Amino acid sequence: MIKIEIANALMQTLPVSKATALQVVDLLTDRMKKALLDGERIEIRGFGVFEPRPRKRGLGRNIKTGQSVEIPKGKSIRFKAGKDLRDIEVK
Amino acid sequence: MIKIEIANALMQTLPVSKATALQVVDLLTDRMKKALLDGERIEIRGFGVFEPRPRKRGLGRNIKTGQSVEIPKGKSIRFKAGKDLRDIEVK
DNA sequence: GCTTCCATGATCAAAATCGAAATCGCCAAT
DNA sequence: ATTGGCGATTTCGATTTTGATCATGGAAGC
Repeated sequence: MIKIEIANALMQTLPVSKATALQVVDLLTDRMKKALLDGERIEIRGFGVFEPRPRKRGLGRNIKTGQSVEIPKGKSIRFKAGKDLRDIEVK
Repeated sequence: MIKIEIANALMQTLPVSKATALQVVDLLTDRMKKALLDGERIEIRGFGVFEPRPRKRGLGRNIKTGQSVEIPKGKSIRFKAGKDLRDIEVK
């Protein structure tokens, strides 16, 4: 599923143009990105939680040289699936 | 950031009622949930990728008894942050 | 705005994943 | 059709993940 498909889903339910639907998707992802970059946590019950968290590991590896590489301090975004997405049965 | 705040962001940019804005958010999360539950991968460039993946581990723990608990086979949803969200500087 | 309801956080241990690097093919987005 | 983001690849060890249970605070309704 890609952006256009999400926009299509929106069009099928609400009376909006494709252009508007795409604007909506872009707007929401943009706002969420900004919030996460700002260190804010995003919680949408039933869907999941996005959470910026400090990166604790500090060692990586250079695939070419095989050398250990220092992983600079930073943060990573973690997504925790909500209840509805957690218990997925194997088909 | 919670659902209402996302809806507000939508209202601030597009001429929609709060009710409609909330509908939009619910609709999108619902569609995305369905896609993921259906085993579909969701890729939004610049934001991130949601991917259902088989759960490989089969052991959990009962917090009360401390006993190991068999975890039935299943899937879990993994979110991989896109480029814009990946390298977050430490403030 | 306030209240109710229910999803989420914490906890345990151990196995699995992540993280970085550089590069190319593939595909999402425009 | 063009652009450039994303997956995969390798290695190794520290971090994370994973479910059950209860209390709590966030989400939703009035």
